[in-house]
Amino acid sequence: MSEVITQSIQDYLKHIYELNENGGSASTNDLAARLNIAPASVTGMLQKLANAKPPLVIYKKHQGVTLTKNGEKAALEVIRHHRLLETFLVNTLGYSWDEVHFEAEKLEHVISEDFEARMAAALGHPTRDPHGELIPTVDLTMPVDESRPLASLRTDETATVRRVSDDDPALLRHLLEIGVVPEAKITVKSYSEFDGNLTIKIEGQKSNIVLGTAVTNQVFVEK
Amino acid sequence: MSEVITQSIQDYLKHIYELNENGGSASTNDLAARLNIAPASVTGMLQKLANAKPPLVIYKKHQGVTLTKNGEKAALEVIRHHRLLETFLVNTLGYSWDEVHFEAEKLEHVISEDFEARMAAALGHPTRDPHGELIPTVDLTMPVDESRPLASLRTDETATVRRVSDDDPALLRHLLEIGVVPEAKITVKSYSEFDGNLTIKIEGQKSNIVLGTAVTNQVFVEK
DNA sequence: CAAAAAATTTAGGCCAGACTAAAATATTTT
DNA sequence: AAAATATTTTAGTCTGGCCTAAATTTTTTG
Ligand SMILES: [Mn+2]
Ligand SMILES: [Mn+2]
Ligand SMILES: [Mn+2]
Ligand SMILES: [Mn+2]
Repeated sequence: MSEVITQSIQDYLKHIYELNENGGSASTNDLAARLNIAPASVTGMLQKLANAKPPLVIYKKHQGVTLTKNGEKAALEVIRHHRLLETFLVNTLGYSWDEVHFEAEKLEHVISEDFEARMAAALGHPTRDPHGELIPTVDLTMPVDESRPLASLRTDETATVRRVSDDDPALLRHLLEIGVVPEAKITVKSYSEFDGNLTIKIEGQKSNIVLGTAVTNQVFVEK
Repeated sequence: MSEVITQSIQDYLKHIYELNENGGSASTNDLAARLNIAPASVTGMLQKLANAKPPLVIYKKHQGVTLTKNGEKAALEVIRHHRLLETFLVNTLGYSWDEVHFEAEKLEHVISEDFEARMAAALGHPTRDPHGELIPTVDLTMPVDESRPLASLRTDETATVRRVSDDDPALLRHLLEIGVVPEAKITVKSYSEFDGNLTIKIEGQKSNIVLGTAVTNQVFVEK
């Protein structure tokens, strides 16, 4: 009956999920770029996923693709693996948060449900990964993230860092160095109309820091 | 130049290594049985591995196959991964020694050299896995195992368990229960000519245990 | 030592998942 | 609203890794 969900398919579903998150449906080209695959190949796979029994995606020619309930469950399974693995690699094997992504990218497809459960237990059932990203629950629902970009704060506002974008290792190293990490408490000292720079104070640090929008749009905070 | 060593190839090389260990060259049929693949498919792969640049196996039609130096290095790399992973799963995630094999079987192909190094360090650079099997060194040489079957001991001989065969989970559970585990000290109390049974005493235990050859041939000891 | 049995190889095919080139459709610009 | 451009799909191809059936070679046995 139900199709085998290969490693390739898992990667497609995961990236469709992430593209769907930032609004609307995932385009063939965006997927191709993320997966590092020719657009023609993506079209072929989307047709296959849409015709699978049960269908994993909803796909109309030239109109992008979204996940079905089944597709979403499969995606969340992989994302849960990925984020638990990142947490495990950092906590247990001393990886730094800019190194874990690539390793988790491969392991996520291979670990058993038993491995997943043992990791979760060993880590005390964490709700966020090292970058602050929410970990889907064991019954595969995605908790709601209330955070918004640091860039949206203005003078005198105070907030806690919840999560940072994890796709640029260099940015991650920089953020760690300056102390912009999950749970850090931030107060905005001033905002520049012209370039969008924010001057911030991090609780427990001596001096202020000035951050451009290239940084403040990648950091997400909650009041 | 040098061929990509896929997961499939890694499995072929690993099993060829193990068959070569128990004397001579690996036969097509034995490999097929171990890999759960049709013999015809094995032939195809062996031809490919023999014609690879550099060659990974030495293969003459109808005469079985052995590893080249290159093939052996690749095999030892996978075996090192496997045995470190088994040790890690037992020590860090609380797996029991009869559960680890299947999980390690998949992970061995996927972890990075960095992961390998971090595991080895975290475990204190172990030399044997939970079943007592020797772990290839970081420079990919296999230490020499001096142990011999428990079945070869006779009355009044004393020895230490070094390793047990890991391919039957039920046997592993039984061995754990009766205390026949690596480092256990054994004295042979008597030997039965007829059925080959050994009556043994394990240091620290009250009562003697009688073991048949089905067991004593799977347990390896050293004086 | 010839016949039967077992082991192995050859031949031909299939499927997943990629690719390129060309065609079709959608979007943007003028 | 037509032309130019960008996006997406179709068509055809390739490779890895497996399969079955049939042919060949090796080994065992009467
Ligand atoms: Mn992946
Ligand atoms: Mn992450
Ligand atoms: Mn394997
Ligand atoms: Mn083992």
